[in-house]
Parts: sequence; structure tokens; C-alpha cells
Amino acid sequence: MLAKAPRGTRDILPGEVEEWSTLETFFRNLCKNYNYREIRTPIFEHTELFSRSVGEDTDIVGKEMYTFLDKGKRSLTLRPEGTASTVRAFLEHKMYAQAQPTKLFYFGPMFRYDRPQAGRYRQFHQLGAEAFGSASPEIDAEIICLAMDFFQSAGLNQLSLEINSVGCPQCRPGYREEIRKILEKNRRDLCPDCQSRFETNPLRILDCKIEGCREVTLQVPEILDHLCSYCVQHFEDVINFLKLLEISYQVNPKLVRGLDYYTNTAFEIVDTGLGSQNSLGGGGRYDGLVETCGGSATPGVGFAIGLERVLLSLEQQSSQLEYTEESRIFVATLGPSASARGLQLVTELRRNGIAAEKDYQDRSLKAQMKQADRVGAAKVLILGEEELEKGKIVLRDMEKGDQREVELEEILQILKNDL
RNA sequence: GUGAGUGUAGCUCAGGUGGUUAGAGCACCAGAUUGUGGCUCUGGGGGCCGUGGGUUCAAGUCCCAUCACUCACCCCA
Repeated sequence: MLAKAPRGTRDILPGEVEEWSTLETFFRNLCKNYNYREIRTPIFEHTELFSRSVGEDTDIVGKEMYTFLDKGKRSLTLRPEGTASTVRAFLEHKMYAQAQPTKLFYFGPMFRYDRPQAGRYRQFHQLGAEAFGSASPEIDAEIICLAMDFFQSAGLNQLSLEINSVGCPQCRPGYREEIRKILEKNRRDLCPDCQSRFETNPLRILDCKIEGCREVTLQVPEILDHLCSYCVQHFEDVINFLKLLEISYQVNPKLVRGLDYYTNTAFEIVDTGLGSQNSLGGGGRYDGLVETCGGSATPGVGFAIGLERVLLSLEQQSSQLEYTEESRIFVATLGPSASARGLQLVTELRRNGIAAEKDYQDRSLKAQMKQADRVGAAKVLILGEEELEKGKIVLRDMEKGDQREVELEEILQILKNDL
């Protein structure tokens, strides 16, 4: 138990970390081009921030939050998603007072208490972006485009973008009542979850996978036919901008996201070949969220992408992220005085920007050569008592397999010229 | 929260119906080569057989519980 990471968490080991930082770099570069700026918010927040913004009736708030009391009896929660914190920071630092829109991106761990499964962890990692202060459908398109460009840069282009509109406070209540009216008579045919959804969030019944519920919902008209004129226009505009940007999409009228704050645009990016947890990312517009959090009415739109899922998807299509492995110099020494001189030498190399390593266990030359091979050394410097006396050092090329003796004093310059 | 499957060496896995000192391949270390990597050969170190309890003369093997992992439901990233 002591030497075991908690359930649903895992270590990202050397060898994997390179892929993570490569993805991070892709996203950073992309965000720079789109003019989104990085923000880092705390990993925990006041519980209320999430219960109010994500929604009391959601699964996330109802059963998946890591909530605890600190020593001052404050109720805190490990963040289950990134948008709420970003909104909080937007308000706290009065970013609304600057030129709008405010465009932010983030990267970091999120926490949800859930049963672990393929592609599902209790601590998982998301990268995401949020744009505040503009209700323009152009920025919905920009956000979706940024997300799709990220997948593209990661080498994932077989993904499907699903999009829908979930309406706004003007038209959604009417639709909600419509659903209730139609389903009233079939209420007892619904699964237990949907029976309570009937009260709390009837829209989510449409998204239920249970066969019985699906049948019943066939008679419910699509939300897209019940949107108010503003929402219809907004949705059409977003779709047209996607076409303009040559982003292919699939309208999914049943797409309802699990967070309450979405208005108008809702979208999800799925990899159909991935198994059960096939959503790589999602997002949408949340024009009421800033107000819910105590600010003045400010529109917003954003997305989040799960890094574990992206990596899984890459693995699935057996493509690897390219990253350059740093080659280094290995200094092999024989005897205590050569070893000491070797320590001096690796340090000198390192301080001159050359990656260098040596053996610290007084091992045989053979063992040191083997180690040099393993760390991927392109060149090995061999320094024994003989060389030390002559003021020389052996420079061996590991790929060619040949070697020559050079002046010890000149070795730094020789290696520098080589690079 | 519900269901199913799996826990043996660092890794991948063998260990018919219970029966002596629990094995292999890979990896690791060393030697063959007293100062030279990859290939080969030889040898070596490594195991609370997930944990706890039970049945039995005897449990890695059977039973129960528990924990963990995996997959699915649910939900989502």
C-alpha cells in the first residue's frame, strides 16, 4: 500500500513524459498564434464555486467531487474541471475591465471520484481554452477551430466533431416543459435515473442510452426545432463559420453535455474507435456562467481536452509523437585520479552546454561502455591513468566504432566544433 | 454505486484433478576479452505466489473475505 499510487492515479514515467510535454508544446504554440494567454489557477477551490457553476444536479457535483474540510473548516474541492476556476479568476482580477474578449488557456490535473476504467482516471489531465466577453458565433468557431487544430497537430485527424445547440434561458424552459408534457404519460417506462431527471433536467433523458428510454424519447421533437430565433440564428452562424473554415462536423440533436452551464453551442470530439470512453474533448458556450458566479452578464465559450484520451487515441492508431532524443557524451574513466579528472570534465562540458554523463560506481571499462551505449552516447571519452599522464584522452565514436587520441586540454573545443 | 474477469521474479507468462528445494523468456549483474558497447556463450542475484482467514497430514493450487488491477454499466475527459 505504501509503495502504490492511490486508486485511479498513476505516475507518468520518464519515456512517457516526453510525449506529454510535446503535446503541451503543440498546444502552447497554437494558443500563441490564436492569441490565447496561459493562466494557472489553484488545484482546489471553494466547493461552492463548482456546485454553483457546474450545477447541483450534475453527476460531477452529486457524486464525483473530491471535497474536504481544511483546518479552518472551509469546504474545499479538488477541481473537477477547468472552466469554473477560469471564470473565478476572470472576475477576481477584473479582467472584464480590459479590452475584450479575454482569451485564456490552461493545462493541468483535474479530479473526479469515479470508478477507474479504460481512459478514465481519478486524476486526469486536461488542456483547455476559454474566451470571455464576446457572444459572436465567430468566436464559437474560433474555439472549435483551436481544438481541432490541436488534434491535427497531434496527428489525430480521424476524429468526429459533434455539435448541437442546447438553447438559452429564453427557449430552453419551454422545450423542457414540452418534454415533460410529452413524456408525462410514459413516465413509468423510464429508467430510475431518468425518472429523477424528469424533475431535475429532462433534457438529459434524450441522451440516455437505456433502450426503454430511447424508445420513449423517439416521440420528442428535436431541440433544434424549439430554439428561439436568436438561438437558431446563432447556431446557423456557427455552422456556416465551420464550413468557411473547412471543419467537418456532425449535427447531433441529442448531444447534451453533463454540465449545466452550457447555452447555445455544445460540442464534443469523439474517436469512434476508442471503446467506451471515447470522448477526447468537448465544450460549448456558457453565456450565463459569469453572472452565476457573481459577475455582470458576460458571454463566454470554451473547451477542454483530455490528455490521457489523446494519448490513448494516438496509441490506438499506433502513431507516435516525434521528439528528439538528446545525444550525450559519456566519460569513461579508469582509476581514482582519472575518475576525479573525469568528474571535472563532465562538469566543464555541462557548463558549456554539452550533455555529459559518467559512471560513479568505479565499474570496469566494459561496464562503462555498456552504460554509454544505453544512455545513447554518440561519443565516449576514455580517460585512464596512461592518458592522464600524457595529458591525452581517447575520443571514441560509438556509431562508427573508431577512436583517436587527442589532447585533453583541447577536448572541449573539439567537441564544440563538432556540434 | 452495480456487474464480470484477473492477481506467481523488474516485465511477459508457465505451474493437469492439492504432494518434496516454485520455473522459463526478456531485463539486470559478472565472466569468457587483467583498458573498449551492440552479437554470442557461460554463470549469478533476485519470489511475504496481492493480503487476511478457513478446509486439509499437506494450499501457488480448494473455500470465504478484503485490497488492487482490467473491462463494462453509469457518466464523461
